[in-house]
Amino acid sequence: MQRPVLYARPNLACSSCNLAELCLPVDLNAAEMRKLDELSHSKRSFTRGDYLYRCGDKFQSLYAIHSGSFKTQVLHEDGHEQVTGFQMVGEIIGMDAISSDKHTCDAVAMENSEVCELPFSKLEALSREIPNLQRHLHKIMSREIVRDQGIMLLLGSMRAEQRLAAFLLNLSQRFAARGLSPTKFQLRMSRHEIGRYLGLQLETVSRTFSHFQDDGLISVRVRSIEILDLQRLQACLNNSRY
Amino acid sequence: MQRPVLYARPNLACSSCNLAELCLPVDLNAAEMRKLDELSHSKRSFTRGDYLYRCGDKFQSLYAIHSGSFKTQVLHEDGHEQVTGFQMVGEIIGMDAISSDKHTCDAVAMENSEVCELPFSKLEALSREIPNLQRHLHKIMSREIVRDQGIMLLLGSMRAEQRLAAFLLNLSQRFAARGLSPTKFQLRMSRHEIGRYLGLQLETVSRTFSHFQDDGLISVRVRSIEILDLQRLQACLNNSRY
DNA sequence: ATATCGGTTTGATATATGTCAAAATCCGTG
DNA sequence: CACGGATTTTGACATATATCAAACCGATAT
Repeated sequence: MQRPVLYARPNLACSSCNLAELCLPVDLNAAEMRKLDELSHSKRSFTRGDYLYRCGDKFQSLYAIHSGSFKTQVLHEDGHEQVTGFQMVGEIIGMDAISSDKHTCDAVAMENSEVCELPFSKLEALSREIPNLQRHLHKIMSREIVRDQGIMLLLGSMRAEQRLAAFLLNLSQRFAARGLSPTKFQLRMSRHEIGRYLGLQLETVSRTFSHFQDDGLISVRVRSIEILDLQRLQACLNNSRY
Repeated sequence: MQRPVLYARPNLACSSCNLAELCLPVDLNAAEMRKLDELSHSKRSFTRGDYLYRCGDKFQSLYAIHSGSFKTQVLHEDGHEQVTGFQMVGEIIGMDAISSDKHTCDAVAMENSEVCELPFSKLEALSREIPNLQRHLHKIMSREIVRDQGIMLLLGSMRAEQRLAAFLLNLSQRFAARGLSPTKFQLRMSRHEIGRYLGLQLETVSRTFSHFQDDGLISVRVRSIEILDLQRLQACLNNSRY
């Protein structure tokens, strides 16, 4: 079993699932850790295509991804979707639902995955007792807001090449933060899903991958990616059209 | 002085600025209200173009907009910007900064405006004491995440007409929630700013306004908007290309 | 090993929106 | 009230990306 070493941006510990070993825990003492342990009882398993929750579902819990990965998506009237994120091990999802007590997006497994359920009312009660946990929870929500800002920038003012460069560099960083290779990895999502995330058609995604390969920035064989020149990929991201 | 009547989505009360009268307060008893009153001491004034905070500024406080309006924007390397939102009376901004203790965007006044400062550590302390306030704070942050999802959908998969329709309908709702006319209002932002928000060039924004007018959906004279047919505008929003 | 099916790549063409430029309009200031 | 700079509108044209279509590839099942 793969075992991430260190997270650049640690999330909530999830001790009952032994996630405490995986996610660098918040700065808590032993007693506090124990209480956090008691928070999450159940671990659920999913295979590709399974829904963790659906838009409209009643809100009960946040979820810590223990293994595997998910995508979140919002649907428009006419059925077409926007992928709002790809989440991987150690990340927390479900925060959209707090505001209205209903989930406002779907969360779908992209591979065999496990999540720890974190009942939100218990989490709130505990974070009233433990200020460090409270602040941590706020940081996690704030981080989601910052992430969203970045995606708005991407969707609102970058061209296709910049978007894909940003996507690859983001994956690279997140793999690195989990002790995996920042330059060689397998994509868990299809060209269509990448397109729905980046606001592009799948053909444009495919073509842009090919351009990057022709330019020697990456080597790509379907879902196997190797980044050959991180610096130039970064330069591509920074080189806006305007 | 204009006096909003009721907010569909109440935000934090800001009693020291008499915002308690404006924003429907959280469900707090008198003692709790008093404590919340003591939270915010200072009210600051701004004129168009003034910065409430800048990207990189140290995080101290959230801000409740007491009068006027602001825009928030993120900047890319090459200097071009994405407007991430237009905020009006009763809304809370600054939550981006919690995650890293630094603001990750600029907040700029769009007209003469006043804000109440809400020192975040005090807000956290108080929300440990008052569960209703705690939940309210979480809802406000979650609502921001949901709002961002909507913008991603807009930027990632809508055409220019849908984007502008969504923009106008959103303004309409928010004015209505403040007891103002949902169909007749003044824009506070330039075509350029609307464009930076919607991921369009200002010329495209202008042309799309003209199309809407030609089609009898709205009447527009520069910054004066009248929505003539809310239903068809809504239909325009729902009529995706895909 | 072969067939099948979904996913991917590539090509040809269409189109929405961007870009550049000029005219029109608005608004604050002298 | 007129001036001047900023903003907005409109037009002509360019281009990035979407669309449509076909070939290709890789995994899974027969």
